Amino acid sequence: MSQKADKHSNNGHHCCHTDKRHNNQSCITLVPIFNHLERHQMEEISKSIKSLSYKKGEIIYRPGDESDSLYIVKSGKVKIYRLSESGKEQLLHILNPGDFTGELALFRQSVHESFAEAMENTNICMITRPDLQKFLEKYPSISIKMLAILSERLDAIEKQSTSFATLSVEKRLVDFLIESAQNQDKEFTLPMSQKDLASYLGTTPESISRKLTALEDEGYIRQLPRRKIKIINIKGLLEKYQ
Amino acid sequence: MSQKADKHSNNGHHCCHTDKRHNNQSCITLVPIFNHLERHQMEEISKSIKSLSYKKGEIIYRPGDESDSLYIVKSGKVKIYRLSESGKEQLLHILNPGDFTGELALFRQSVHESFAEAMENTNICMITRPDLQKFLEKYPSISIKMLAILSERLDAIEKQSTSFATLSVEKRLVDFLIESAQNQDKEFTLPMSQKDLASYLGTTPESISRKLTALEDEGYIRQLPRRKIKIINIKGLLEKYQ
DNA sequence: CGCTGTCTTGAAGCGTTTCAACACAAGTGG
DNA sequence: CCACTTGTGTTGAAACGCTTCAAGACAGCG
Repeated sequence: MSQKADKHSNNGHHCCHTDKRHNNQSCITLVPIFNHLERHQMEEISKSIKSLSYKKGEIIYRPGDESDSLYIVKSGKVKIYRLSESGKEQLLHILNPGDFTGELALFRQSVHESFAEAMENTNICMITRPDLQKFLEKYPSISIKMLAILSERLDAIEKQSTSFATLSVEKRLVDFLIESAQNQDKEFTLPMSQKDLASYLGTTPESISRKLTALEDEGYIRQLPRRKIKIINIKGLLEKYQ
Repeated sequence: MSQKADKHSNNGHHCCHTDKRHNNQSCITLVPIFNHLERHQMEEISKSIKSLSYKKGEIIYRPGDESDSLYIVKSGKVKIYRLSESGKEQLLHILNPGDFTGELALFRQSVHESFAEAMENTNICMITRPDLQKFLEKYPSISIKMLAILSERLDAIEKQSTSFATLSVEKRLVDFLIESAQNQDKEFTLPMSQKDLASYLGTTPESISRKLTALEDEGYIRQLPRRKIKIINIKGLLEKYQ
C-alpha cells in the first residue's frame, strides 16, 4: 500500500509534455467518433485537438481532477481504475488506440471519479468540452457515433456487473480466458499482469494464480512463459460451466 | 425456480394492449431527452410515439427479443434484470417515469440482453429506431441529452460494479440505505422487496435480512412495517465504514 | 548482477451462501 | 369475511469459497 499511496496521492502535476509536432490529422482518422466525416471536417476538428504524451506509469488524471476534456488514445494503452472506499483498487477497463474516456465530465460534472494511468508510453488526443460541444452541434453524426459507443460500453459493463454479482471467481476467470482466446487465437498473451487481472475480475492475485494452476492441472489450459496461455480444451471449459 | 422458469421462458407474446387514446403529448413533456424542445417539435415527435400499457408482472421484453425501439416509462415502474449463465438473477436498475431503456439496440444490434418487467401497472411510450434516428439527426440536442444521460448511467454502473468487486455485502447494503435516505428523508420506504434488493446488491435475501436485523440490533436503524426503514444513527453508519 | 515487483503455495480464518423449517403478510376465491 | 394459497421475510446450522498473511521462488529491468 505504501508505494501505491504515493502514486495515488496528488503530488504535483501531470508530468507529460505537449507535443504539437505530431500530425493531428493522422490521429483523428483513427478515432471512430470522427473517422466517418469528410476530410475537410476532420481537418477543422484537428485544429481543436491537442496532443499529449505520457510515459509508462504516469497518471493522466485522478479522482478530483477537474475534467473538461475528452481524451482519445492515439497509441499505447491506458488503464482506468477506481479506488473503493475501502482502498481496494478496481480496474474498470483498458483503453487501446481509438478508445476514449472522459465523456462523463463533458455533460454532467467537472471532476473525474477514476484514475487514468498510462500502461506504456502513450499518446493522447485531447479536445476540450466547449470545442467538442460545438462540433456535436455542428455535426450530429458525431453524437450518434458516441451514443453507439456509449451504449455498447454500457452493455459491456452491465454484463461485467452481473458477473461480479452472480458468478464465482473461477467462472469469471474462465469467461475472461475464453473471451480473450476468441479475439486472438487459442494461444494468447494475457493483456495485463495477474495483479491487474485480479483487480479487473474483482479478486486477489493469489486467487488468480491458484485458479490458473488448477485449470492447468485439470488439463484445460497450459501456462507458457511471458504471460502466454494456451487453451487446450475449450469445449471442456464451456461444458464445465454449461 | 419452477414458476420463474415459466416466466422467463418465452411463451406467447407480450400481453399488453395498445392504447392510442392516451395523450402522447403529455407523455413527451415528461421525458428528459425531449422536454427541452419547442412545443411544435414535441408535437411532431409525438406523432411517432406509440403508447403501450402493461400489467404488474408482465414482461415488456426478454433476452433474444428483437429490439428496434426505445422504451420510455410514462407511469409505473419497470425493473431491468439479467439472468447470469448460472441462472441467478441480477437486478440492474429500476426505471421510474421519465427513464428510458432499449438504447443499445438502437445503435448496435437487434436483440435485447436483459429482461424488462413491469413492477406495477405501467404505461410505456415507444419510438422506433428509424423514427428516433430521424429525430436525432434533425434535432442534435436530443443526442446531446441522451449522451448526458448515458454518461451518467455509465458512471453509476461503474460505481456499482466497483462496489460489487471490492466491498462486503454489509457495506453495499449500508451504502444503499444511506443513498436512499438522502433522496428521501431519514425515514423511507425500501423501493423494492428484500428479494429484489438482494438481487440488486448481488447477494441473497437471507443475507439482507440478517444484515438488516444486525444493523437494527446495533442501533443504527429501525425496521418499521410496510418496508419502511428509519435511520437512527447515520453518523455512526458513516463512521463505521469511514 | 542485484534489486524490485510479480507469481506461487500453504495454512488459517472469515464472510457469505445454502438448505431447511417456520412465521408472517398479501392476495384470491369460496 | 375467513380460509387458503402463495410469496416474502426470519433464523439456525453447516459448508464452502475466497481472502489474508506469510514466506519463498522467479522474472524483469536498471
